[in-house]
Amino acid sequence: MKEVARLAGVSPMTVSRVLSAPHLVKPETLEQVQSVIRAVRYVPNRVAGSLASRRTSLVGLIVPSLRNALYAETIQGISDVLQRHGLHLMISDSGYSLEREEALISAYLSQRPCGLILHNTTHTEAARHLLQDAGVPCVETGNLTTQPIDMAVSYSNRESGRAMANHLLSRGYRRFGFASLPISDNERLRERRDGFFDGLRAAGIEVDPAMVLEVGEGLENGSHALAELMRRDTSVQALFLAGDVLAAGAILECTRRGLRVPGDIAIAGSDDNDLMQQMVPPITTVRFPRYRIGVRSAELIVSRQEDERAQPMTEDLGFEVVPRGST
Amino acid sequence: MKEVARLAGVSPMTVSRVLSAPHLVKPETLEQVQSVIRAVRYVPNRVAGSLASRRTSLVGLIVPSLRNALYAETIQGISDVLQRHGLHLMISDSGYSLEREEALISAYLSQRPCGLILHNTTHTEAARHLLQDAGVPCVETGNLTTQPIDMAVSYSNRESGRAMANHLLSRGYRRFGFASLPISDNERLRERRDGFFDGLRAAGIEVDPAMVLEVGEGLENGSHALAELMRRDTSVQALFLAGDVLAAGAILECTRRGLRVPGDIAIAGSDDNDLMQQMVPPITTVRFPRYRIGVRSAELIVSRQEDERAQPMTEDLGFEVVPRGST
DNA sequence: TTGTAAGCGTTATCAA
DNA sequence: TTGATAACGCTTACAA
Repeated sequence: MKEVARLAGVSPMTVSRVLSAPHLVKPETLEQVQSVIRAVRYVPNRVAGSLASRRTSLVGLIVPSLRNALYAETIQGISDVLQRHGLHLMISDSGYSLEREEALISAYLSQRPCGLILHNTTHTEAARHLLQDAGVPCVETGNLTTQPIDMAVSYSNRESGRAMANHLLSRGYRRFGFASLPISDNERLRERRDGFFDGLRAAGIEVDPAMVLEVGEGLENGSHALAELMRRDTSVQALFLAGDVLAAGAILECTRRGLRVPGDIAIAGSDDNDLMQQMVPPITTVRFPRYRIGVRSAELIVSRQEDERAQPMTEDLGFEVVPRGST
Repeated sequence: MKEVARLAGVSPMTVSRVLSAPHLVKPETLEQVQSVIRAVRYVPNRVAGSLASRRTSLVGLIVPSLRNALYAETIQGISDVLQRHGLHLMISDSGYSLEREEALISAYLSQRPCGLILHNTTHTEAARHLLQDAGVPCVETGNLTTQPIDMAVSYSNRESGRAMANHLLSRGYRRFGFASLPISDNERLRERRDGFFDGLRAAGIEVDPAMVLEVGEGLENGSHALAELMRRDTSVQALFLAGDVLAAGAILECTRRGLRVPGDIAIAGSDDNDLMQQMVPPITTVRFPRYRIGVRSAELIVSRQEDERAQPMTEDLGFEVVPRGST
């Protein structure tokens, strides 16, 4: 910057203004400095800038898994908003571990980000302290929480489970099975499951614990889940496969076995995506506004930049049961 | 840091050493300082650290799209390696636009990253200049290039197209169709297509230009592609749907239409994933080592940190045709 | 509209 | 093994 200033015959401060507040600079000076910048291909050093101004343009995001296509929508939403505001996204995955999340939060805070987005609402004690002390705008997503650390943007997993129970009951099913990814350290799935059971219980139906399964990620585990649950109870009528692409895997397994869906067995999933829509038959699911959640999360952080006194808050973006051919 | 130093009765420099080179500190001093750090919950400021040391822990990654599940594997590979080395990943998407890529490169360079990874090999002139001048380690992936800016880690799209042509020819098909995402600004798909045509031409077969389609992202566009290509030539025998999940969409459309695969029409895809594997029938594809590519890209950047004099290089990680039921 | 001076919170370097 | 000093390359605050 000094060098640019020297070549342009101005002070470094004027160069700084050309870059960050060009409207404060006389047009001729502006032109002059900009031409030097282009000539020497000056690339400003935002590290120094951040230190001096005490703010960075970094937003940190921690998701449970980067592999999972689930998060792609939310990430895209965040990225779209940040990019418009000249902010950058740092991203990592906690591997569904709260300890790793804590370590990542700590590492991110060292970078003095202007905001943090966490895709879960349960954290270690230490992590909560770190966040509270840091005073960095923080958005929790993935589940509604009554006690956000700072802000929360989500939908109610519990209500979504209940809604799916009601949908299946309304179609006349009475014998159920349930499968999901592992539930420990994953309050989102736990709530979805508990909501589902709540809904059934309200109709006087209990789910046999033997008909509740935890499986790994991926289509093939959906297939396994179907196989296993049908083995355990041959008269089961409807399965709710909460999470990821498990339901699609189950449908594919039905196709392979020549089972009619929903004639022989009804299948419902959660997280609507084009896979759910295009399967034969298309799958009944709960649709979560994932892209919107990314957008709103980023917007809340951006608005905190521009207006320090924004309040802690929780935003419920809702969900929607999408009835399709599979139930 | 000053405050920690004061409370621990040492100089700030000693605190700095406790954090970044603890082995240089006398054990008792170490213990003493660490206890103060814990007590006051000191969070070091890496912005200041980066400015002073002239290096950050940030690696930038630019992919064409964050939505596309394709990149998830590579991102996970990069992230896994970086996390082990205490580095952080900044990520954004260029929306398949070279101009936006250039703007992002420029913005990233301002952050003085310790490395940059680009998921393409064609760039604007200005972007190449920026990267060359910056002297930041840079890995290009997604396609083999003879002229890497710095380093390249990939597989040959062209060879993969040729290999798929040979596979389909070996199964006796003679009338072909091809569909992919839009090809302009996407040298990866262009090469895959050109390789495919090369392979066919070597067997004396030309593909009718009317049987070459460009479609949008997503399963449903695979369905559209199938519908359209079969409409244009009812006697077509085999389709190569290069990219993304198009092939799966085509298979689902066949199921809906009651077409036998490969009896009525053979379908091949590229980019192996569990969707390809689990479809009925499972889809013949080309498998690219996406996770490995992420891992190697990150490793090259890490090794540049530790050993400045690493050389420019291109690494070919190969690919594999996976024959399955759909052809 | 532009410039001066004083940091921002660390680390490199060298000395003790 | 520890400390003093001088950067690192910008921006803030204020003055001109």
